[in-house]
Amino acid sequence: MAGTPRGANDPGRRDRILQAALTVIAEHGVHATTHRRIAAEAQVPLGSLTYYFDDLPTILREAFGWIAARMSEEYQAAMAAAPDRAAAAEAVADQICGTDYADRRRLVLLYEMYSYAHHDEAVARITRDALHRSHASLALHFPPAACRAIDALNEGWAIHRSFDPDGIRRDEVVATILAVAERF
Amino acid sequence: MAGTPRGANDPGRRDRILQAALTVIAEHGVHATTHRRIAAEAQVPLGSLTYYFDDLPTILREAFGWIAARMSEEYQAAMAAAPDRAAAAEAVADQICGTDYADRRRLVLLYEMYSYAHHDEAVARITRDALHRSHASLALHFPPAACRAIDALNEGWAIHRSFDPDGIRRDEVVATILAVAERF
Amino acid sequence: MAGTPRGANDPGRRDRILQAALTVIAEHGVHATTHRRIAAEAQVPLGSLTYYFDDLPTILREAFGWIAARMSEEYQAAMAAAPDRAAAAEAVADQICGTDYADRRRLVLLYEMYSYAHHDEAVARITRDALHRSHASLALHFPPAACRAIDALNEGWAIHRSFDPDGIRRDEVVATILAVAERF
Amino acid sequence: MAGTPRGANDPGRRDRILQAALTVIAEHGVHATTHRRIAAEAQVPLGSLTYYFDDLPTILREAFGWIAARMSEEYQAAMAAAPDRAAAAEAVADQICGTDYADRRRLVLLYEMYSYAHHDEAVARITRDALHRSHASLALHFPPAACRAIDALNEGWAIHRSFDPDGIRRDEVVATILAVAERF
DNA sequence: AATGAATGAGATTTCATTCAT
DNA sequence: GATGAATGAAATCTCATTCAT
Repeated sequence: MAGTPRGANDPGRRDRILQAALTVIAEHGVHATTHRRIAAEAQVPLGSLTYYFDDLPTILREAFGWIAARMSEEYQAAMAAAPDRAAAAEAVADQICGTDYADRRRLVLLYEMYSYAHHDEAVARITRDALHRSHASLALHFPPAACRAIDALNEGWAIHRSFDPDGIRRDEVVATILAVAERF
Repeated sequence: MAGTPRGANDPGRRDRILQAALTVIAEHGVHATTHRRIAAEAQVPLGSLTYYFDDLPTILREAFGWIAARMSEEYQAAMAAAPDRAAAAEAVADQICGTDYADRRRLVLLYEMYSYAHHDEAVARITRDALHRSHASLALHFPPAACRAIDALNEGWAIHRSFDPDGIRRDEVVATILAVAERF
Repeated sequence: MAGTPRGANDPGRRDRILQAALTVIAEHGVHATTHRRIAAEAQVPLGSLTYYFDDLPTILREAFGWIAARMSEEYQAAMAAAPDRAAAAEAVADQICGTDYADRRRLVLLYEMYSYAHHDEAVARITRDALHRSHASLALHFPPAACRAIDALNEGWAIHRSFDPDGIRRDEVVATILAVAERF
Repeated sequence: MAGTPRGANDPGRRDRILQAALTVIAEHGVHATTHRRIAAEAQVPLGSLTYYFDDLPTILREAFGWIAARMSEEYQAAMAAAPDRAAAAEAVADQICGTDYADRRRLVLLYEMYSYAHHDEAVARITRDALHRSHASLALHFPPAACRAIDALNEGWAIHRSFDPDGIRRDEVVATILAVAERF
């Protein structure tokens, strides 16, 4: 009937649950993301999930919100750090052509977010916000119409790379970005 | 005495189930797609789903296979019908800038397929195949490097449009495609 | 993942679940009536409860509806069988003064129904209907105002008897009923 | 360093919890009465409920004990204040025919208590005690056998009124009480 | 060939209760 | 004395799947 509290407060627990949720989403997909799996991944008791979050959609919303904010910050930092347009084009290409585990995970999470957003208005808002932020970061270096095209290339190449990892050549990416930038 | 067949012969039923599955996926997402909802949408008895299909992943695979084939065919037809590069660019722009209900539904299904593909190898194959076909269709009019960029623009603009329906101008789309085509 | 059906259909199962629900309600009260207890009492798997009934309130509604109908029928039969007013008064007294297990069970269920009815409109309707039927049965032998008083005595003595089984004398009951009948 | 008391001294809190419990019981029924709802209604922290009361049944027992005592006192006061039998009959009728919100609430609580009492011996004792007290109050004006009948009428009419608010006429109530009183 | 009945597993959620502070 | 954090148990309900017919 009763629970045995672990005693001390565990201040990082809420965040750990969110990180675990992202891991489960990345590994199994939103469609297979359950309380149980998240709890196992976070190594917390099942009951603590609903103690911290009302329900599963709430967990998903907070998890997607967290990762979207992180990604926007990183993108913004990369753009702000680029001294000129050529460097910015290189930074965009870095983003697109990354191939390590973290990049793969980020990409899968992004597509989970896009598809889930079509069925959850709160996540749709988060997604829109992230797209606007990435647009604003690009605008530090490129004219508006070019930003729209580069954004699209960004997303689109990501998809292609996730299904065909070797189908994209870095020099082509940079060349295309610069071609678009010059056109507008 | 003898087992009386419970229902009439219904040759289109298998297809109706697949169509219903796509409708449920588009409206609720893969994460909320269940036998029961599909059966209700298709107006067939629950038991008939497992009679025609081994299990739910099989239904998803066949449904995504069906829609991917349709989309590849349409894209191929549109490219084949374009007399020259300019007309092909216009056809691509049509695809990107469509705004009616069918376009919206197709877009949502596409993103459901992309995200599900990351967790199901059979759907990953279907997706890769579709990407290759669309690439081949573009190749009727554009050089290889341009095809890769236009493909990316295609996917990327679709995402942006699905979250910001008015954020894309058709003339920009055409101009970008032609700029890329000339660059390579 | 899968269930092992018992094979043959079990046509009485729905009713058995309802009977089991009444037994659990009588023994533990509505506040302690759970799917699990009903399933155990009915000796059916847990899943079959939600196969036959949408949710727990639905089970309670059907169970109370069943017992209320039975009680109305019995009362009506007893009244219809009484040749005259004196016999009717005796029949009412029988009802009030019964002391066996079945009477006790019926009484407890009645009070569970009354209290639950205040929180569930469907059960309130069932209760009102039962009260009207018992009124109509009495009206075969007594004038309207007397019926209202006898109805009240009926309910009221039942409560007292359920808390103080020996506090009521049968001759007093009959005498009171007849006194009321003569008064109006 | 030292344990800081988390809240102010709040001497009325124990009572407020009991009042809140009665409100929750009246509004939702015993079957839906939980620590959480009571705490919310009383606007006290969840933990304080188990600080003041061992468990939920204890809260219910004290709450029912409180309301039963109040109701007995009021009834006793009304009977003691009546100068003669006719006035006493009027006072009983007042009790039965009251229609305001407080009367409704009291009635619902009474039926919750009756039904819960069948499953909790402590509440059964409280109920029996209340019934004896009301009997003793009536005995100030009526002979024993009449008291038993009037008690029954009291309870029975209350039920009928709670399901059919306009089904009872005050003059009939008084007339019946007096008829019964004269009979014995 | 086709399906309604049935079920076990598990998903979500609620909840009484405990304990460190 | 008082409480927020925490948890295990269990309650409700959903669901994919199976099988007799």
